[in-house]
Amino acid sequence: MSDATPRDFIRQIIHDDLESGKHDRIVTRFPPEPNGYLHIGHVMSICLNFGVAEETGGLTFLRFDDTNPGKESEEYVQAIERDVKWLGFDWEDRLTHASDYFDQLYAFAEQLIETGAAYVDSLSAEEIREYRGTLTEAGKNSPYRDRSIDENLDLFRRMRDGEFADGAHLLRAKIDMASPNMNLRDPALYRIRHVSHQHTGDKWCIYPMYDFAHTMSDALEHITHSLCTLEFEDHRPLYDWLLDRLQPEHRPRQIEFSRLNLAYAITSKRRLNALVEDGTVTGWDDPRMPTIAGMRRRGYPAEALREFVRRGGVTKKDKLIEMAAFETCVREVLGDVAERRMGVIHPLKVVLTNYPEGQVEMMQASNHPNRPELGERAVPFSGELYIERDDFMEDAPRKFFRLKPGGEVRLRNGYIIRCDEVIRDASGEITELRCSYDPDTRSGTGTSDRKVKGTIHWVSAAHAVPAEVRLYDRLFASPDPNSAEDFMQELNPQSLTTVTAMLEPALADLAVGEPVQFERVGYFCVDSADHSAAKPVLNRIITLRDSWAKIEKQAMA
RNA sequence: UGGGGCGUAGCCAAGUGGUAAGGCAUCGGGUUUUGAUCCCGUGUAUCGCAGGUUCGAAUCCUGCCGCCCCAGCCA
Repeated sequence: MSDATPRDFIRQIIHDDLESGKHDRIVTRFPPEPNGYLHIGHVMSICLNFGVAEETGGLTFLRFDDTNPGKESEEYVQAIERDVKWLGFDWEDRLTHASDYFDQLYAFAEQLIETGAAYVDSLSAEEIREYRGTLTEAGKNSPYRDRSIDENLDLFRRMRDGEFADGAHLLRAKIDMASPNMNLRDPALYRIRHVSHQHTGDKWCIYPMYDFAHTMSDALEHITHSLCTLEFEDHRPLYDWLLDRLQPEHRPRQIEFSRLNLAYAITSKRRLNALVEDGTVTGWDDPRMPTIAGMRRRGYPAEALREFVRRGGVTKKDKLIEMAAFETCVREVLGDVAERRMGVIHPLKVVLTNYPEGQVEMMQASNHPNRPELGERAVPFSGELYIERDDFMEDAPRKFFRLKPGGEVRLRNGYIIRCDEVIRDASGEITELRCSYDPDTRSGTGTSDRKVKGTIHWVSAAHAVPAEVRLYDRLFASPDPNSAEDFMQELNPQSLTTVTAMLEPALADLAVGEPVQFERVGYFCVDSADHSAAKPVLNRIITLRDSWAKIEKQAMA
């Protein structure tokens, strides 16, 4: 499906660096912090980092940026590995952690101290904030800024050895407290944190900060291009400052691109976590979540996610991409791979009054109209069927091509039927339609060449497999919940509707990960968490495009 | 009000001085036993605004406006 990958500004830089001989081979990295699940925004970073390496015969590391113990966990690292793999990328033996480099990082820190480029500060957190100044006022130097190298080294070693409590001291880079760039006002390099780490246990009680750990990990892994999002643009001067002071053998280059935001979705780990915590959704993998885990469970194909970010491109402009762009990718992939079946989501009983009592016919149905190689299947047909409630209308407008009193429709892969009588219950609700069929109109074999405007799907009542089907709608009611004051107020109360559907028998043994199309309705898959043969549970991945809905809408207006 | 970015049609996005690709959406139409798919066609884009340079500018210069990010011992 993807044509040649477009050459964006990053691929252009990489191409030039290869061409000029600056690098023989490019090395990238995808560096998530294991403090939450990956979401649609990360998909772009993953595809970019692994993508440019794949395209140029380079290498990519999956590196866990685990420098903040206490907020990170093994559950998240496993989820991240699973998600990256599912997306279709392979890091081979290049799975690393920033914590793998703690010894080397520590040595780099001492080197900074020895060259007078870093010092141990003993101000409190609040004091440091005060000394930092504001966006428009310069900060001022800490009274500890001019400690001797020996004193700094001694203090830093004692920090490492656990002699001080959390917050007592802080290793800072000595740059410029008056810099207009806040990141250069003597940024923190190492803080004391008496917490055990998921990987290094209690070996350390001081942990490196992001800027320091990230920059030097990149250098240690010989990363050539460190691709990150726009909010780190202000950090690049610090990134380069560290490389200038420490002069590692390999010098990486940081390049920033804009994040991808999807309309009607949220991509903030904090907010996603809030939805999980308060039970708004059933978990990080709730099929309504924009997490990779949620989208996988929902049934969105990995290829659709990759194609979606590919189409979006890589730029520096803030994007808020419409849902429709994503949904088109999903439908394109599914339309091609999903076999066709019949399933009735909102059943309405139809009795064929002139159909031979007790007769059952097996109707041949194509598994995919555009791919005959996928073969056919037999679907049982009988005198009692279910059709979709929406496919019958009592006071139908002229352009309604489906069933109406006295009107005719074709039953897909079956016969043409006419609606003779509408049966209601005491409350006036329609409970059944009495129809007659024309035996001469059987699909494929009928001798009649009668044409009717509409074709609807059906399931034989006696053979139907009842199933719980979860119908999803967007989680948020507004297009930009990310920038809403209170995103919880933007939730769509109709994001999940559960119905009991009637499915054709072939659907009884649908496997996990195998999407199908219910003709005229949408794409569905078995729910990987809740489904069982005894109690089937399916998810609606996405509806089919529905131009009738548009016509109806226009008629209303 | 300091610094760093970004501004091409409703949403994305090519374009790097020679007179505005493409995708999605929209709106028409054709095919169709899925109102799906598929196929055609459909956009006066004052290239944020205003000046300037040039034979010629979305592309260069100047000024202005708008939006995003930065004051964690988070990443």
